[in-house]
Amino acid sequence: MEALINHIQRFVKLSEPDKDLLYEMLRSKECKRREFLLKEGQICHSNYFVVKGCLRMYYVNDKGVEQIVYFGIDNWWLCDYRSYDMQQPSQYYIQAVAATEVIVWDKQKEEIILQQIPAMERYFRILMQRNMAAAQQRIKYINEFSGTERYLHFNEMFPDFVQKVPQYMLASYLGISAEFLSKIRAGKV
Amino acid sequence: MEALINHIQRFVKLSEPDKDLLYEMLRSKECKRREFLLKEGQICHSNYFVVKGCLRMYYVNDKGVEQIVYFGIDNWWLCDYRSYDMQQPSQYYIQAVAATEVIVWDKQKEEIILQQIPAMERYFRILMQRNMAAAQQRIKYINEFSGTERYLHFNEMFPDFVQKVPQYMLASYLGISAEFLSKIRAGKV
DNA sequence: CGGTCTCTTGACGGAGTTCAAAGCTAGTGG
DNA sequence: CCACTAGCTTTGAACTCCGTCAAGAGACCG
Repeated sequence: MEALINHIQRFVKLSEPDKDLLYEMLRSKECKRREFLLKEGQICHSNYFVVKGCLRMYYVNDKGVEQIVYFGIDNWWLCDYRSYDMQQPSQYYIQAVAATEVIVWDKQKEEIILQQIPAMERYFRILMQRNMAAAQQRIKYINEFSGTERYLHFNEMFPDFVQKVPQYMLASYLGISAEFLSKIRAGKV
Repeated sequence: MEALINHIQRFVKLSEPDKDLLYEMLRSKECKRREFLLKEGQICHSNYFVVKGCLRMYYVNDKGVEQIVYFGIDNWWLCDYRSYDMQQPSQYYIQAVAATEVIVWDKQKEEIILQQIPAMERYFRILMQRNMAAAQQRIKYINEFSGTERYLHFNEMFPDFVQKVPQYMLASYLGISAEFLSKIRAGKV
């Protein structure tokens, strides 16, 4: 829980009563490898803050293939915002890639917290704006670079992360086939 | 300016003094066709709310080709958030596709407004969260559908918009070549 | 009308997919 | 702690979607 409080305080100030309220309203959860936090068809009732470990958010396309949209790693929030905001059934799965510790932000308690702690409204505004910047950048990468270039670039940016997740998940995230990624790595391309 | 006030009030309540402050701090701007609001290398000092018309945000790739990342249409905000937040030079151009009326939100005045009107913090938090939902959906589309499918889908969703922008811009936004889009339309694919 | 944008068409090539099969690795239960 | 099996990675061949290039035909604006 300290991890989240620290993260929040990188952007806004929290009083002691604010922190007490957060401790009261939020809960920590240990996820086992392959445990699901959300499945297709369910409504996404929570936003998850990853303290340690790795989550993936993916959907299954019409050919039955898993397509990863996001990874959630240390100090990131992960959520199907469409489902969360509109309270609609989700198209996605959220699953722990490895054993993962998350902090659960329940939608049910959202309004209470935001009313009590206006700073949290600001925290999420700033955070969402940064997420938007990242999403814009992501779309740019997808258009600008070939699959090969995307892998090389990703590998350069997150060398340690590449080691930790299965290659086929990385391929899925990068929008290329696992076979092709294997060939890139072998230098056969 | 009413357009923006109305849009804000769809999400949060504004008092009369709040509105007065917004009238004072924001300014309206008429953009001519092809007028630039931002160019590559400049710092993005403003967020633009499109009242009427159409903006495009694009970059020029290493082959000198314009790649459109976003369109901004009625009641949407458009901004290079990366440049805006970090006050870094932008990689993008923002240009009016047609004559366009925008409301300019200057970063310089951001803190003043947000401190005076906490509801605006909430407004942008909600809005950014919706933008994130849209960005997630966009990435899903890019992975899930072929160029042909993306066009057909877009055409179905925004039939009127498709009529209004040049085809080569639409092709760029959809991530396909103008030639290929032409062939899709001709049914030669 | 003249020139600059914009759209169309066809031929060719290449990046990446799909399928199939085999080799490797690691987790789990006996 | 070993063996077995499911999960993961590698390889190659055939194929496909779509980009690139080039050239021409409209269309719009001054």
